[in-house]
Amino acid sequence: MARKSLVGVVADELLDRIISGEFPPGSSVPGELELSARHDVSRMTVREAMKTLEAQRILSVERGRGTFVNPLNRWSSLEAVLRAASEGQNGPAAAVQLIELRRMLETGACELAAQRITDDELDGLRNCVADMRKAHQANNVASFVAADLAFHDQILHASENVFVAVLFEPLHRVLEKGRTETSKVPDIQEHAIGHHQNIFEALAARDPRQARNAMDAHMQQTLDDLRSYVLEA
Amino acid sequence: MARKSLVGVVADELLDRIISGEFPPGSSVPGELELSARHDVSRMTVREAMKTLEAQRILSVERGRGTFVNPLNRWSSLEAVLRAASEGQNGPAAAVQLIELRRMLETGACELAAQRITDDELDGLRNCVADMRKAHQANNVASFVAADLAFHDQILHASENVFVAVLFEPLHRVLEKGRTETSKVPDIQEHAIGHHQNIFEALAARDPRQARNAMDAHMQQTLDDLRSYVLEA
DNA sequence: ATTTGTCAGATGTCAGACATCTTGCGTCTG
DNA sequence: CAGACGCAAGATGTCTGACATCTGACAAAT
Repeated sequence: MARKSLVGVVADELLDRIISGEFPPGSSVPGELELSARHDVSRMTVREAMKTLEAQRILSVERGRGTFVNPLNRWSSLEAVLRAASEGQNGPAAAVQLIELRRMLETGACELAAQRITDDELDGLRNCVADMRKAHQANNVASFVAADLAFHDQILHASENVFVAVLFEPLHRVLEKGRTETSKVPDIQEHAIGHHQNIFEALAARDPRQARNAMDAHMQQTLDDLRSYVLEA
Repeated sequence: MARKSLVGVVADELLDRIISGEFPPGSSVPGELELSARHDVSRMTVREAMKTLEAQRILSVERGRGTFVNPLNRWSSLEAVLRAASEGQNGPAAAVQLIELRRMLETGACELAAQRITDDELDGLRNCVADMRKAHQANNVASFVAADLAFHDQILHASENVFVAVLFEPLHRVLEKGRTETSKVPDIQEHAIGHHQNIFEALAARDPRQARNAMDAHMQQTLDDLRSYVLEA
């Protein structure tokens, strides 16, 4: 499944070589002709692969001079930075930093949502929590995770901030797997239900500070869960 | 200066047409041949322009079917989303949302930095505040803004979180102009110096909560400044 | 009615060519 | 000898035309 196009393959391999340190930031990557020979593709294919990396600000192309690797803090692709940061022994550290980032965005969005949430959205949240309870009693992990994600999505939407949603989207994909893992434990499910209930009540009261604190507690517990899993693995 | 390449022009124009609503999310954009005729460029140029938009998850290309516009919340380019959100009457609202986002990231980073900042980095912050004072007395707006930005950059770096830095970088560029405007007012400069001094002291005390509150107050003031400017304009 | 063949249209890839920009090196001049 | 000039090598930018492959729909055969 998902046979990748050649340009995708070339882009991935080149990014791998960059991340592995073969082409450190500031240095130049091989010319288009050399790369097309190495990967046995045409120059156009190499160019299109380069364009995708350039669009993510991983490469800077300078006409007549060559193509250069940007410093990591200029990259605009969370996924690429994640791949780079997860190299070697930094995997766990990167995971923790991701949770930290998620915590900033979710607590902030929750605080905003408390001031802007509509009654309809509150109803939606109430249903999400109810679904989580049902799924918990029915021992249905998939439904539980779905309701969990829907809850957070609803809050994100209620924050009425497009940019937060945009920044959060890539995180969503990355964190999805880990979430399904931790949610398998019944105890963690119960804790999560309690936290979500608290968040809901704070939002229903339209109290920004309380909403923020409730979400913060939830994030803190998620971080603790992750630490436990990383330690035991 | 900065004569853009053809593919940049084509990509910009196509993005403009998307943002203007000519191609709403879910719909398809014209085929490569049609676009190459419209813009009077070759098909390869159109393809490379498409590739840049695809890399930013603005477009989804499906072989044999066509190229489709993704919903706005899937876009991974803050700048593109900003352009889309600023259309029509939404300019001020988008600006406020940007500040809200910045607030989340900066307060979060500041809280983290309080736990991790080194003595050297504290010295750097002290120097930044001193530079702001000097620039204020010398009435040098450019130096003032530079020291201001350096201060925030230092905190971002001290947070030791790569992802926050990555997400913040595009914000940096967007907010730079507005910052130079508000910093022209002497009163605002004085307020800013006070806030930065408070932030520095909280970080020096390595007190996360206090650091967060200090940065939050600073962000709140920035938001108020912006509102005043938007109202009077 | 279901299957199969075919075709139009879209994207994917290739090859070769020419244009333009940057840089360094050699040469010509003062 | 120093500086200006010019030229060629190497890199990216663009164009042209062609062929390959995938998708979806319609028509023909079973």
